[in-house]
Amino acid sequence: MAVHVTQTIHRKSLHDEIVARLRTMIEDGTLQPGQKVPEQALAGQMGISRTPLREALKTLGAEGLLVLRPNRGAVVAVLTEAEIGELFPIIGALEALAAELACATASAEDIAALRDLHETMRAEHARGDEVAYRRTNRTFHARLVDLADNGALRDYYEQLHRRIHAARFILSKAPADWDRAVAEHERIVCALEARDAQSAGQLLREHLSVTAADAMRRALERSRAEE
Amino acid sequence: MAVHVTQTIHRKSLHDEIVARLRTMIEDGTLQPGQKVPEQALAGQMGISRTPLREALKTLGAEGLLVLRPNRGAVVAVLTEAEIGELFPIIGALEALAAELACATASAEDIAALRDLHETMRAEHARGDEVAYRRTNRTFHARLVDLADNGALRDYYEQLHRRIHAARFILSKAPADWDRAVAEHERIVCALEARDAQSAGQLLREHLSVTAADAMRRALERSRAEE
DNA sequence: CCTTTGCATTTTGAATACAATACACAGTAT
DNA sequence: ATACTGTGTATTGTATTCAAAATGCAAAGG
Repeated sequence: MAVHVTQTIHRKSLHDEIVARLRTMIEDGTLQPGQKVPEQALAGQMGISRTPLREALKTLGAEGLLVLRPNRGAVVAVLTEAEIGELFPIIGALEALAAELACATASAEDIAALRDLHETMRAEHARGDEVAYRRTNRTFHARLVDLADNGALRDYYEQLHRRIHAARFILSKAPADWDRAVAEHERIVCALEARDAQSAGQLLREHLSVTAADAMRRALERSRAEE
Repeated sequence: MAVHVTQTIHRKSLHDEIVARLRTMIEDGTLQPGQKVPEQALAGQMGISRTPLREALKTLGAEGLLVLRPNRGAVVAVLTEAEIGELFPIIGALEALAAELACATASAEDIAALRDLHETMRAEHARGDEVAYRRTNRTFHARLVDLADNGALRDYYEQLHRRIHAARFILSKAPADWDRAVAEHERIVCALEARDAQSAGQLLREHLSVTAADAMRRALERSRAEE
């Protein structure tokens, strides 16, 4: 008699566990850009030996979150302004592609859900709740990428997002920039509703390009202010 | 008196060495898609211990060239038709972006050099030398990406190219497809010469999309023929 | 006082040793 | 015969050990 088990036991491998934990530490700022990643200390804190930790460091290095300097240890990647300027167009191209694909693959309900998120953001914008807006905005863009139904695209998008986020380049918006972003979202959602892939892609490219320019300008102002 | 050394000694780290070597083995087919990567045997052949080899495997895993199955060893990634269908649009979007950027950054000489490559390909096409054409074609596209002057873009492009190449999805072209590819290259070069970023991007997207469709069709025919 | 050099210490890199898991195959029962 | 189970073997995963390189610091020299 065959016995059916409802749930398979899945022990997450230690490697994946360590990788996830290090990613989190970088994402939440426990490990700051430029900071050294001491192998012995970290392995000790995690209760593991250096071997699996080092393997995880290689993975994070390949993802661009760490810089592995031979014989000199790993460091949380520091992105120069130039490198940020390289990454933004790439993530823009990927999101544009996602929008184009989504026009073909997304269901009406999916797009409606995206509009809901947009309306939520509009409300958050209206009441000036930037923290909530940023969270919803991230969900909005992540959802859009999901709608493309392309796993590889999703992987690369998330990887890039983590790199940019780790560099602390997700900044508060100036009021005018914020207004414009909301207006652009409106047009993006409209293009998706119209299944206009060409426009959706173009709008996303422009939206990301503008967002990048705003972020770079704000970063510049911030660094000026520090002097 | 300060002594100036013309060239810094750089011993490539063992890790990088192993990674490069494994990449080559996958690229040239020494390691075939689906094949298992036995740690002990490989480490022995390379004259190293399993530790640095395993670290290299993690890197290749993060790049998508290997699939690391916990407790069950690494396998050279096998791309299903669906996964190939996911990767082609991504590489297309990246090349399109490269073309757009190149319109702004490339010098006239750079573009002229690209046209030379195109003319070379045209000659190779005329005399039916497919091997030479494929090699020049790869150079052409790689050069185009270089012209964008965006290091991160090049890294991601090369990574994707390696994944597709490793899956043995660079196929011989049908005559009609080949004719069309040459014609598309002509238009791409013209758009670059005219510094028409919008057109160049669009042409690249279409070119890659068509190339992908051709490749998928040829692969289907090939698998049919095997039965 | 600043730079350079030598040495002790720390940290990283690689090999080895050990443990845990998966695999192959033979034996057994149905 | 087939499917299950148990056992030995091979392979992967992790810890430990040893070697090599980098770092910090103090002493020597300009």
